[in-house]
Amino acid sequence: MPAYDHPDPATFELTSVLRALADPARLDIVRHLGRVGEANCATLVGTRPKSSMSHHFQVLRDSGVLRTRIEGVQHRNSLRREELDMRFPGLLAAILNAP
Amino acid sequence: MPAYDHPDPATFELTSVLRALADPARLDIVRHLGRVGEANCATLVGTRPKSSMSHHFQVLRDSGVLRTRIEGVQHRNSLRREELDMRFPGLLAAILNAP
DNA sequence: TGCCTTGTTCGATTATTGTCGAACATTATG
DNA sequence: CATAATGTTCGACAATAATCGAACAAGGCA
Repeated sequence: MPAYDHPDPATFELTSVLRALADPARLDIVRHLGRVGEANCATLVGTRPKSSMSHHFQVLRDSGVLRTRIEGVQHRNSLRREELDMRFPGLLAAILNAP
Repeated sequence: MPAYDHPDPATFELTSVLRALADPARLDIVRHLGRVGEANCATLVGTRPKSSMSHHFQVLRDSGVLRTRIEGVQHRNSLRREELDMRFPGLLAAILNAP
């Protein structure tokens, strides 16, 4: 599989990022990644079907929140911390620290 | 026009706040209020109809982002800065500073 | 090769949200 | 009281987004 397309930080859109974060399932993903650093999809799939999760990962990826690195058969996801913070300083920290 | 109900900061929900902010029209409202402090609805209505704006104000109010004070026939809106910052430190600042 | 694992894509359905006109309520003000 | 100004509410419709099973693709391994 070809690698994913990840948007350039200069093109991150605030509304897209906020929409991506404004969903419970995706917020769970983001917070989990905030704790563990990197995780493949299977690790993050809870009770929801894979196809739903795949969709959520795509939304997060397309908005710039996370990056997906392919290693063998696994897709490893991690937050794009530096890039997000460059474009929207303090935003991700506020999300990760929120109750 | 009984006064509006404004949620208690302890009950603010992150996903609700993010959903409220994740809309272009509402983001415009929030940023405008960030600059001018307080404004009534008419001041903030651009090209959109009043009924649409009224809806957006309600979403922002219900999530805790802004408060509406009634003065005569006008409804004056302002950000709930301190309360938001108490519950989600840095979040509003990140939004207002974002490009 | 055959099979298992990991995850995507497709398509259909459902659910949630946004949009906006029309009618209404309230507060001035002439 | 009649009228204007400011917003809300209602209802219908449109647009957007989430859900999820089934079929598919690719890599790793026996």
